[in-house]
Amino acid sequence: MGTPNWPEKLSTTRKKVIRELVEGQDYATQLKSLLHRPTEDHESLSTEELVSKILRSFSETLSVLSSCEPGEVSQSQAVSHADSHCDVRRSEDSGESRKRLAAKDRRGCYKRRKTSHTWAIVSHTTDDDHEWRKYGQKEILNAKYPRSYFRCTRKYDQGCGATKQVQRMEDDPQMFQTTYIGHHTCRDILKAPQIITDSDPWETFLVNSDTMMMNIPAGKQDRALSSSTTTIKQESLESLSDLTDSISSFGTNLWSELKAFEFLEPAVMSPKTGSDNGDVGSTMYSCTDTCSLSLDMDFEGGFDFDGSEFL
DNA sequence: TCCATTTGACCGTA
DNA sequence: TACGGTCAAATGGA
Repeated sequence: MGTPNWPEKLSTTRKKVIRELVEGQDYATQLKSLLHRPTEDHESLSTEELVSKILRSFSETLSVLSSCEPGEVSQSQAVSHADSHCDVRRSEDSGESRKRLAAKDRRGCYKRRKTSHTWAIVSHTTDDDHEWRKYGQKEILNAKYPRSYFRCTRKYDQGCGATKQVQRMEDDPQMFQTTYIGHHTCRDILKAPQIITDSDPWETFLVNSDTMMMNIPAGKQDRALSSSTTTIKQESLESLSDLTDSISSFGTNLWSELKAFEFLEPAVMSPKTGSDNGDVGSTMYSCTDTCSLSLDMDFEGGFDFDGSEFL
C-alpha cells in the first residue's frame, strides 16, 4: 500500500500523540495525589477538572491515532470495492432467479473484520453522539435477547467503518451493553467523537478508554464491563486511586512504547512486502505487558509491518 | 418516492 | 459444523 505522505504525517502525528499523552499523564499524576490527600487546595485543579482533562487528552490521542490509520483508508477502499461488486450484480438482473444468483454472487462481497479496536459500555440508553443505521439483528445462542447491529450512517459517503452492537442485558433488561467496533473516520464536526452526553466523567472514561479499561486491575474489569455504570460510580475512593494508578502506569508504559516506536521509526516506515496483513497491533506489542493490553490498534492490513522488523 | 428497519440467507471464523 | 456478522430484498412509514 503506497502512502507516500504517511511518514511525514506520522511524524507530526507522533509528536501530537506524545504531547497529549504526556499531558494526560501529568493530569493523572495530579489526580492521584489529589485522591491520596483530598484536602482543600484551591490552587490545584479539582478532581472533576482533572478527570475531564485526562479524558480530553486520551480522546484527542485516540482521535489522532484513528484518523491517521492507513488501515481505515484501505478499509474504505475495500468497502467501496466490495460495494461496486455488489452493485454490478444488483443492477444486472431482475426476476425470480435473481435472489438465488445474487446470493451465490455475494461470495467475497464482504470481508469480516478480524480484530478491530473494540470496547464496550453498559448503559440505560443506546444513544450516543453518532448517527447509526441498523443493518441486522441476530438471535445469539444462550442469550435471552437478540443482538442488534449498527453501522455508521456515513459508511458510504465517508467510508466510515465504525460499527456497534447492542444487546440488552439479561439480568437487567433496562440496560444495554453496547460494543463499539472501530473508530469513526467520518468528519462530523458537530458531533464530537465518542462523547456520551448524558454520562458522567467515569462513564465517559469507560467509553473512551478501552485501552485503559484493560488496565483496570483484574477483577474490576469484569465489573466495569458487565455491570451498570451505577456500580462503577459507586466505586470507592481506593478504587479510583487504583484507577489513577492504572492511568499513570498506562501513560508511563505508553510513553516508553512511543519512545521505542520513535527510535525504530525507520523500520516502521519501510513497508514490508508480501506480509499477510496480520494483526499488526498484537504482533507489534507482544513484547511487553502493556502492549498486549494497550494500543490494540488494528491497521487492517494498511500499516504493513510486523514484529520481525524490530528484531 | 425515499429512506430506515426487518428479516432470511449467505459467508467467514473458530 | 455451528455460530455470529453482514448483506440485501422486502416491507412499512413519512
